[in-house]
Amino acid sequence: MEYQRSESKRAFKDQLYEQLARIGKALASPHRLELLDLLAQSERSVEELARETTLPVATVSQHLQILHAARLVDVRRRGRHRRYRLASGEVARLWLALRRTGEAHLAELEQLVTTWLPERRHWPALSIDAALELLNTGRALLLDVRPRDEYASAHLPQARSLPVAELATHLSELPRDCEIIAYCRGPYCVFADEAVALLRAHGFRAWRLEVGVPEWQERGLPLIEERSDFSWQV
Amino acid sequence: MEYQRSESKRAFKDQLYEQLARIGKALASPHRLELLDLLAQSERSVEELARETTLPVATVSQHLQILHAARLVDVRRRGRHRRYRLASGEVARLWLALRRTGEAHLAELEQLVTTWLPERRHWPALSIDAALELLNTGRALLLDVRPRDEYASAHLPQARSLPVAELATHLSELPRDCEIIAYCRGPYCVFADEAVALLRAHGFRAWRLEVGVPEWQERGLPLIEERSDFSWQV
DNA sequence: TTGATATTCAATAGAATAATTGAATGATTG
DNA sequence: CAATCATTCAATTATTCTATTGAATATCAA
Repeated sequence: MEYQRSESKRAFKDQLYEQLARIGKALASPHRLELLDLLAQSERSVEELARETTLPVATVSQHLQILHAARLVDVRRRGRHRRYRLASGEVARLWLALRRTGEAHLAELEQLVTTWLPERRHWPALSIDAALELLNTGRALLLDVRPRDEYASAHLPQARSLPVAELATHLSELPRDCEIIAYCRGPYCVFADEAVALLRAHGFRAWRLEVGVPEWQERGLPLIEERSDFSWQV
Repeated sequence: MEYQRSESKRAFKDQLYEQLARIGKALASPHRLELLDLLAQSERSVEELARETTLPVATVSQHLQILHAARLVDVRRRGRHRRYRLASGEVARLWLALRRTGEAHLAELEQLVTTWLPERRHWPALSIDAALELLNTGRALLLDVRPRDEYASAHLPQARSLPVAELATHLSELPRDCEIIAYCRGPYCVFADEAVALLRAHGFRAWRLEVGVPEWQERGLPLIEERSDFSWQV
């Protein structure tokens, strides 16, 4: 009877970990992680995801279905597109936890950054707290240098949208009497690096914020979010 | 040149996500998740893990090496055993984030609990806050009903060790004039359920704490931890 | 040294996963 | 209703992952 009981405990555990492994398996492909990373910025159509990842549309579709089967993403129709998004903030937290675990333990990650983004040595990135200090005392302007639709989906409270691609043509509108803080998708996105490089080349006092929208939200700080009720209409 | 630049960006991203996928792949097996779950309680030898998971030792060893290659676990020799443990609290947070994502989105998980642990309907589990309230006002006794070595590795500040297997023979030592709160490995562990059932059958006022040590620690609350400097000696 | 013990290694077969291609579906627009 | 477009499906192949077995290695104790 004690034996029977532990037999059935085993069956319970087997089923429990098998269910949780559905999520683990969904995280087991670099392409799917890239998709999650993009979706953490804003919802997107299959086509948009294919363009950004340089993968065939059919491949992206299949990966999205795997993510959907693990309930990590949601789909909705809009027009003739299907728009995928993270199932919840819980999924964003999972992705951030995975990334942080990598940062903590995979030396190769650090190596990648020093190899590919060597200019980061020059100027330190601002932490959330440092940025808030500057912003709350009016000593800095905050720029969201991501594409406009990501800004529309969700952005930091005091941010102005100025995609890095348009930055060069709008330099004259920027102030020279305060700091300029640029943020993008997060620590592995280069938009803010490029923005800071360009701004500094033109004599501005520019800094990169080390985080993006998902990390900001995870900290419990407020965001300006698109009314998704509206965005799903049409 | 713009083309070249985006080509090299792609190479960077490919390498980035490939590195992070090392961690995702490590999470892609139910057995490895069970190993992480056990290691979140306390370090263990290969043999102990094999016994608890009812897997062949060689299989456990191989899974541990996969976890080690992804830097999720550490090994050290002690005597003629090798003791594995989580690489850091970051890994515990990752595991908890994965589990929570499952709880949020996998209906099958909830179904499993109602099927296998139907007695949970009878009495609600205590939240951390509810338990702290009772404990700080001296109205409850806290029991750690896990095996003794897990208690030794780390336990909640006010807890007394009384493994569920020994509970029946120590009933006379327990107070009848206050609440008794039992905790175990966490929400999917049955030790506390069994303890509460036994205690209630004998007229005690017993409750299950809904969390275990990893969740307690994640909340930033203090633990009593074994001096690992000592434990590695010998 | 020898023997016992804990763990890892190596080889294998079977299962699951991934990418690719082209065709099919299904909704929207004209 | 036909044409268009976004997405999915189906079938294939190549690859990777998993579990199992028995042998090998390394450490400790006698």
